[in-house]
Amino acid sequence: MKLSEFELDVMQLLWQHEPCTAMDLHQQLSQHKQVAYTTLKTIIDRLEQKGAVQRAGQQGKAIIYRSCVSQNTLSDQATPGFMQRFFGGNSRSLIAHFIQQEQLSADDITYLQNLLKDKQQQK
Amino acid sequence: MKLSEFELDVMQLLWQHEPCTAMDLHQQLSQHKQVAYTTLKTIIDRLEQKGAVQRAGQQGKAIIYRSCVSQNTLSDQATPGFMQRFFGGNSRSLIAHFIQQEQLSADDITYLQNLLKDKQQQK
DNA sequence: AATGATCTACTACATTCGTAGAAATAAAAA
DNA sequence: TTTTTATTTCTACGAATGTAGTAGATCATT
Repeated sequence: MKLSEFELDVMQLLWQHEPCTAMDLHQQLSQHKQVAYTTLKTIIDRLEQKGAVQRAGQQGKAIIYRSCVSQNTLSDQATPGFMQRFFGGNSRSLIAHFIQQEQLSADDITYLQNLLKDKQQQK
Repeated sequence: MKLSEFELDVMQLLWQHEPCTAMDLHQQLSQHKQVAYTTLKTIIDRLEQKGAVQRAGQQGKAIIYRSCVSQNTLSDQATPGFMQRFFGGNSRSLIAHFIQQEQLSADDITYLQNLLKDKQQQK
């Protein structure tokens, strides 16, 4: 399933707030981006077309939506292309990039170290 | 600078082979994807318009191109959006995802462990 | 039941993207 | 120097994207 950037932004909000109405999502979205309600609604309609969200009831005249795909499913699909296009397919340099560029708490670091240890063990 | 997927694929090849001609790139590209030469050339023209590549001489009638932006610059720009859209802005879960999903050599693992150790030290 | 408010459904439009043919041009060959 | 051939330039077009207005439906209120 291929979603556009804007569509993904809306999925992000939906994952965080579902089940919810288009109004709810517009409310949330408005905190970051100034966009008409009908614009947001068009995106939801397209997401429904694509089978990424579905109706889960009504609330007055408003439709309640929820997602049909998990964040995980979508990131699994997007990951290889991203890695190829921005890191020449080299996972090590990608991971290195993120470790160096992003802020990580002491906790995060320990967690990731353990993951690496596990990975090492599996060999 | 915002490049499309196909444009990025071409940049990827250019980074690996520059300086080179459109023909060279088409040759390379053809190993993975069946596409007309003029299509590839259109992409290069657009990349030139966007200032991502520039002319660096001729070879007969053919133009020699080279990149004006590094892979690093582009990945720095793309990274925050990707992390936000697919991992809800959580760098830890992104890194975890890649550690778990991708193949890493023993060497890679050691390397990344050292990076984490450095990161820990910096605190 | 009529009116007003709210939400959905439909339509529209400029821009970007992937795709490539046709025309023009310049180099190489005859 | 004319012809052939390799390249570039220009033009085109359907699909997807971001954006939003308008019309229609539905619920609440008088």
